[in-house]
Amino acid sequence: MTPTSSLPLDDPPVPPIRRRPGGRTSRVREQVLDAVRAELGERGYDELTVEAVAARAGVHRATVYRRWRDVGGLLADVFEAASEDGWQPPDTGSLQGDLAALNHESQAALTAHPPIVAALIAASFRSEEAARGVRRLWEDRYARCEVIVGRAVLRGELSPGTDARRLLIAATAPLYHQLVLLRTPPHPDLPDQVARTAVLAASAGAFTG
Amino acid sequence: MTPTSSLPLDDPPVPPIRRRPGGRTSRVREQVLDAVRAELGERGYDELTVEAVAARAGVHRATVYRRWRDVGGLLADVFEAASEDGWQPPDTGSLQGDLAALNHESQAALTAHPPIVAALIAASFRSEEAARGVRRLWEDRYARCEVIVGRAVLRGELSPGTDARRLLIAATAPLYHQLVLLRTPPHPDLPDQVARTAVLAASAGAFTG
DNA sequence: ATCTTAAAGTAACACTTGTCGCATTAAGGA
DNA sequence: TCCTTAATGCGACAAGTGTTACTTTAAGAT
Repeated sequence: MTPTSSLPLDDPPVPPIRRRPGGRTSRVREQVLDAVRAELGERGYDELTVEAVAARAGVHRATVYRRWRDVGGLLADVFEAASEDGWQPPDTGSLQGDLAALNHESQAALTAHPPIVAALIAASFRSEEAARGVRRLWEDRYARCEVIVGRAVLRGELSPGTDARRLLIAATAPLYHQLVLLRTPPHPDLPDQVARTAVLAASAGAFTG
Repeated sequence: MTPTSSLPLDDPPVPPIRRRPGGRTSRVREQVLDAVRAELGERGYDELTVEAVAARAGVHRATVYRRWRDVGGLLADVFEAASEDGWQPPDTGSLQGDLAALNHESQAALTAHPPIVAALIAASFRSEEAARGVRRLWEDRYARCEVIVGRAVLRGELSPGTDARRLLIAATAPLYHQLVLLRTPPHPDLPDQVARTAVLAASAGAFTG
């Protein structure tokens, strides 16, 4: 019944429970997600607790545990709420432009305040809910961005048969590696640099065959 | 007095405490680090706790908290103990060979059992001790590997003026990104593929100027 | 308007994490 | 051998995380 729940596997079919997504349920979610953003913004990921979120949202912590399970589930839901906006990959007219714009967006998301994406990634190492949320994030983003490679092929910038996923990973991985794993400070030139490197590798045949 | 302790900042100078690194202190460390490896191997990172390590090591948990502070401190110390072995970067005779060998080592480390490196990275998102350990890991490894780029320049495979650090990051980031952040299963071809992409980018001038 | 019941609140409970003052053990210098 | 004291053990305590059975509120169908 929580937003992140899924049907249990191998259960015998039972009459479906009638859910009540009306007024109070929806209002509680809004209050809780607002509280998560506020707590994250003011106190950071390390001090984000179910107790603090519940208190600020004005709901009981048992309610939060019941619907979201843990801090990771909260972050996954905040991220999901922020993503329900029909995002489309950049379309600048060139492969390098598209990849650079994508990387600028990723760097902005990773360094945003409150740090929702950064917190979700951090939480994914300790919460199954957050790990599931991050998995959906990557799968969705990489799938949607394959159109960047498709357009480049149509423009003749890439040969048909280019492995889109491998190119996209090469074009984004150094950014994530530096900002998330190495924890180096963001640099305005980093997104362009990483995009340019991937384009040079692609032109040299790195992602074909 | 714990292995990972550092001098507090801005303290007035005081007579140095005389430490006693003899028999019991050293034996306790050995027992505790063995317990960490055993617990990690048998129960995984998610169930690694100070309580479980202390019990298995036969020491009091107050001792573990006093010396290592948290699970992250334990993992950092285990990693440090494993690294005191004079590791040198691969030297295969070619840039691509060196980078591929390096990536094979990294993939082996990330998928090893017990998963010390994977656990340390995961812990780095919740423990300052682990974050410090991971920072040292990256700094040390990237610094030591710059010799790979130096040798390639001497062989004429790369132009002088190549940014070694940027090349090394491009040559390793996609591996870490996929294994750690995307959590895709390791593939035997991945290390070579990522190395080859970086070499093609380098030959195309991605890391000069 | 009434009835059924999903969703939330309550508060007590259980468990885990982490700390601390004092006691004991043993490292190391004289 | 003796003395000082760093390191460890003890066990009590505090705080936080997470759960649960029962009660209350309100969503939604009739």
